[in-house]
Amino acid sequence: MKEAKLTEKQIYERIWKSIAERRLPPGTRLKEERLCEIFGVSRPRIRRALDQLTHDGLVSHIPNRGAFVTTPSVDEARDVFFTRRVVERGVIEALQKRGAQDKLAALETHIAEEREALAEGDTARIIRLSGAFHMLLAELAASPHLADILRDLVSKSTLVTAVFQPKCDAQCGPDEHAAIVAALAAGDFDTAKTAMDAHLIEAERLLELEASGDGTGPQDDVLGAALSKEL
Amino acid sequence: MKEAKLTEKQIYERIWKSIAERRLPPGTRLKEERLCEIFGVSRPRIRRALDQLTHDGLVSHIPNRGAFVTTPSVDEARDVFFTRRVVERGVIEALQKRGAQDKLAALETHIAEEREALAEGDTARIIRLSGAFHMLLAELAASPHLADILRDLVSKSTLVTAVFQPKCDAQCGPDEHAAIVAALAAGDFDTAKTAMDAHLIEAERLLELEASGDGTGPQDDVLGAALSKEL
DNA sequence: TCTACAATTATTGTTAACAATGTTTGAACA
DNA sequence: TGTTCAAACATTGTTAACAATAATTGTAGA
Repeated sequence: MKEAKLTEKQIYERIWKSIAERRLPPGTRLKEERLCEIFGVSRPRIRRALDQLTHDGLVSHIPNRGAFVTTPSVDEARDVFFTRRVVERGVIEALQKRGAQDKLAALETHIAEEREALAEGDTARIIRLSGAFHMLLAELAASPHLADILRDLVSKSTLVTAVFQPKCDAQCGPDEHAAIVAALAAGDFDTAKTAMDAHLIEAERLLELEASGDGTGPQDDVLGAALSKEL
Repeated sequence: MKEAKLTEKQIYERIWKSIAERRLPPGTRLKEERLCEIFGVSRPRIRRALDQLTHDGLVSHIPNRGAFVTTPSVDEARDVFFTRRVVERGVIEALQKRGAQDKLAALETHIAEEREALAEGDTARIIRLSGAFHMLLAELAASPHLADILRDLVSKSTLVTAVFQPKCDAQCGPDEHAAIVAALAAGDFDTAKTAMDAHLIEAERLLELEASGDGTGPQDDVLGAALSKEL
């Protein structure tokens, strides 16, 4: 059962994934000691992982208080989606440059999975797959920097939707993703860009950005539940 | 003389600046102990700063070997400039959205400084100001995410030019910057985008990306010199 | 009964000592 | 004389103990 010593990168990845897939909602306190128990490592290791997440903006660190999953503000929400439009347009351009015809099958498969999750009403899986679609696109684009950037933005989007879209868990619809892929398959990259832009604008529109921003902050022991069985 | 305890963020900033302004060239070894002496803090603090820089891609960390200023590859160089084109186009769109007329004076002043540095042949200052122009633009755009992203990209660009443009320190010419600002002043954002794109393509063209990538790696005590008097 | 102050407790931040790993230098052998 | 192996050194990686700060709770006074 000994897990051969988790490296800080693995810890970082696992916490990141838990946040990105919304098992660790905004406001959740990330107590160092508790994380030590969960991962079976000592505090400095945890500390380094949390530092990285703080640097990414996913975690907010208050001196002498501790680390919390960031609760995005309205301005931040708007900026995240604006930046995503800029970046994801670039992703499509990168796909155009390198020719994307070869890897379309993977995208089709992914969308099929999304439809399946939607049909089953598996919320957690829907959230995961919605983000993964955009990441998959970025990886196919073969631009490491764009992929890195988008990775951050997608995870922040998850926090944003968690705060500003509390009820409707609809997220990205598979149909809108399909429209983008269809345009790519047709080699019509301008249409693909337009579809992507529309998709992101729609996602932003679904948010309740006029709202007060209630700042919900659960503090229960979601930590163990979220991080223990994160696939 | 006591410097009131440098926080890890300050250390990060100072090392970052030294790399971005090319006082710490690619391949430079960043020995923890030496950095401790320079900043007068203990190792864990240095460690955290180096971790952040590693996460940014500015520093490469080899296990049990230490940290080095990253030496970018040809592929990385191309990707950096491609990504910059995507992002900086976004910056101009953001300027368009919020109306950029109010802060043009700052840009004009900046360009004047660039011309001055160029006339004096002050290479270090030219490098600093070239990067700062693009950052200034991003800050005026009022998109924290774009600014953050561009910050990383600009510093990586510095590394790229250090490796692939060894002789000609020309960097960005003030005239090309002026062209962008002129378009912004005229409210012609499409032209501004075109000018920015051309500017970045020109910068990439000046690189010798066909070359072998010699991987120069000075190991002398540039550390003290670079970090002690970094303004 | 409510408020303010103080003491305790819990948590983070820091430092120092220790262990493990990789590198370099020297010597011995081919 | 060149090459290989071994030992010593230097540097990073880890752990554990300690100090400082902030929050909370309880008590006393109004």
